[in-house]
Amino acid sequence: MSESNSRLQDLVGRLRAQGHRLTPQRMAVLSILAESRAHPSAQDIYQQVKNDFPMTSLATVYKTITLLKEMGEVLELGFSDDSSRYDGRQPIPHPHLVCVQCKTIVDWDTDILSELEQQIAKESGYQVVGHRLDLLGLCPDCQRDLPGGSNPHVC
Amino acid sequence: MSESNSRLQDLVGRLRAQGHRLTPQRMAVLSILAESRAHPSAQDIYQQVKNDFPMTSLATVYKTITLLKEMGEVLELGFSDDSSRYDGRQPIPHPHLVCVQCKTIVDWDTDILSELEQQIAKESGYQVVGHRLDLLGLCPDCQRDLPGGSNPHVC
DNA sequence: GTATCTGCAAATGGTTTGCACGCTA
DNA sequence: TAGCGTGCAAACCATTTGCAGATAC
Repeated sequence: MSESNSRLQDLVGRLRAQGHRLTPQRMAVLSILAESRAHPSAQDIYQQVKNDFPMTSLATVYKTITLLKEMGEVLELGFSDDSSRYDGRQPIPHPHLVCVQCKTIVDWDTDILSELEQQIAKESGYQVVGHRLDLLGLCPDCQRDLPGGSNPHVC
Repeated sequence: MSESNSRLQDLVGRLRAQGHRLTPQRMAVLSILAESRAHPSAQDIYQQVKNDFPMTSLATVYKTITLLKEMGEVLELGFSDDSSRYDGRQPIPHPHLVCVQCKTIVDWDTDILSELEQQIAKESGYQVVGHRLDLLGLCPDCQRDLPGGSNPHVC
């Protein structure tokens, strides 16, 4: 909580430093992005913000997310067949476990990727500036809910 | 060439085995997917197909791609800010080097991912069924074209 | 001969944009 | 009070879908 709170203060400070205004709607979006571990979609954020500020529009949510993306303070996880999900807690590339059933996304911490990134950069001649690693599968809950020997696959 | 050709024969055989018909349009799409290393978009495929069959429609290209995706014979690389790109040569997950400048995509072969996948599956309790790894960066050509000490980043 | 495939055009759905008004700094 | 931010509605655009006619088998 204090960790998330400091992330919120961090975001607020960076916006201020660039001369951006802090409206109630913007603050609400910021705090959700700073605190949520659920990798919410724009719709998710919109629904939550409306609890406190019923007049908020989806367009404003998108505009705030776009601003933070441009500042490099939010990581966008885009999916071609679904809406994008956002990570405002750790805007640095890291692996995600994505449940193909319930669409839950959880972070996975490992440092092996930075090694791999450097190795591939050296061997390939690319100037690597980032990466994206998703592991697709069934989360423990969804494994439990599905019939015993089922054979799930990504569609 | 013979390698690509056998992949084409492979695809043709699998479609036949499932009772699907082989129209000229479908054959044209199949051969592009079987042969191209460029990870073409639907539009790319459409443009190429039109060279041989000017009457072909984009909808048909999409329908053929969708069919092959459902059969697990084509890997879709979706990007939230751009059209999807397709890999019909190696429909098994493998890392891709994506140039953020010219949008070129090249395959990268390594077996470290299957190890990592298994390790994370064990530690997380997820039943991992696949993965996606993109390395984002500047390809050698684009590094050359850009001003010396530039500081590129993903937008 | 007939079920599948095609082309066209319209629908879809997440995201973006234009504009007039409102509110932060 | 000067602009930036907001809400609304329309625009965007890749992809999907419905349907009538064409065609592979």
